[in-house]
Amino acid sequence: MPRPKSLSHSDIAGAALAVMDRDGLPALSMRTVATQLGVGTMSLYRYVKDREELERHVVELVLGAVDPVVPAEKSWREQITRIVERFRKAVIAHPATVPLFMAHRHISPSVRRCSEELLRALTRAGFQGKPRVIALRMLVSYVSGALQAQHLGALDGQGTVVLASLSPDDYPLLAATARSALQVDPAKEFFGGLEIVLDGLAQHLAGKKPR
Amino acid sequence: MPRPKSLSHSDIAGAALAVMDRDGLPALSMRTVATQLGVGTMSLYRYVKDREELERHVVELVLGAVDPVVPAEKSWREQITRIVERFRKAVIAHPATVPLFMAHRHISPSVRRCSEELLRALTRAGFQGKPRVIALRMLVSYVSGALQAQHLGALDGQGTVVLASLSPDDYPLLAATARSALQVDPAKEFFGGLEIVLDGLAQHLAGKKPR
DNA sequence: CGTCAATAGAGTACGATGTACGCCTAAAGT
DNA sequence: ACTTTAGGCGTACATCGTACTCTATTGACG
Repeated sequence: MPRPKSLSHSDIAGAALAVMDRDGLPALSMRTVATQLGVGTMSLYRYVKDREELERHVVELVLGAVDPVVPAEKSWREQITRIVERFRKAVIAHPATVPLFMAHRHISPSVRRCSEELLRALTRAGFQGKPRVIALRMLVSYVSGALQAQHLGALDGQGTVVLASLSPDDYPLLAATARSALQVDPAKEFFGGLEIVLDGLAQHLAGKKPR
Repeated sequence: MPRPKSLSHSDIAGAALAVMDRDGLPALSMRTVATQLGVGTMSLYRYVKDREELERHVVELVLGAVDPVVPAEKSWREQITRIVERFRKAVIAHPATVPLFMAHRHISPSVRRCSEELLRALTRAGFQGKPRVIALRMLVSYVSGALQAQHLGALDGQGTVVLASLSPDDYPLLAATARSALQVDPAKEFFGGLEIVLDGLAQHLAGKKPR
């Protein structure tokens, strides 16, 4: 077997991540990654099938930092909160990768591992069968949506600032709310929303009707 | 004032939507839209600044179908459900536009109108100040995330099928859950998640602690 | 220690995309 | 009928992903 590979998947993913951390997602291209590595553009294709696979490796590199295993003795709420917290931390550490994570999460092993552990917590809480399916999907929908919202908001220089300057005649409540929103810390907002979601789950466990 | 415009923004958005409905998002390009309209590619630039603006027009065309106004005498839960229901219906009607909606929702007037009405319902429910901010953001995060999840799942021929075939050794709960998930209708799943979210909101209104 | 052949590396090239530029021309107002 | 303004669009270019092809390296074997 002649000529061993000189790069690893992590090398490539790392280079791509470096490019994105430095110049953002639009700067990510086969050529920029190759340059970052000091190799020819086409050499990358010895390691990845196409750009999409490269993106998946970046996602895995970022999400690989998440340890989804959580103390078994904690309450299910704490378990879920911990997992989501770590997940958020990993994604937030590389904001430019948010769109990639959104695009590839449904086939990411790391996401699967997290889902598995979330399911463990949900099962421990008492969820089974279809309700458990709905509970999990609801959780990941919220987390994904919230992470993306924060990323999008951060793009155009705090999107809420724009909202706050809306004419109160056209959007009385929205304009007022946006002004309050300016004073809400993103993390507080994220975990505040998570608490509500968890309350909803707890409700479904207690009795059927919310009241 | 010589030579009136022969196209309207709706014409262009309509053509773009036609292309996307027929051939999907990847087929959307300045050239395909121009061809669809029977005009030269560069003519489009008399009407839109760039591709991004064209995409925004598509989003507005799709979301413009949403009537966010809802009967004032209904309960806040019903009001929110109605708004979200209509929103989902409009987006689902043109699945290929989901990524566009995700990318541009933070500056879409239609989304603002919906947000305004959601806020009205939340206010009626009793939310004020920062909790109201968190409630709204949580709602739209869930809705966005869930819509995107459904779209992504539909892409690779029901992503859950893949999940269901995972080795139960590596992901015991996930594999089992995916099998249940195959029998859950997407709409049931979406509104089931919404109910949980609404329960969480109701909980925060009732007393602080969930119990 | 030379020889071989398989494989990594990479240059070139092609089709597609978004769009800047500038010419041509249609049509509204005088 | 003429002028003038703005719409229509052909051309051209930078950039992208990537198919094809050639070169050169290097581990294994005699």
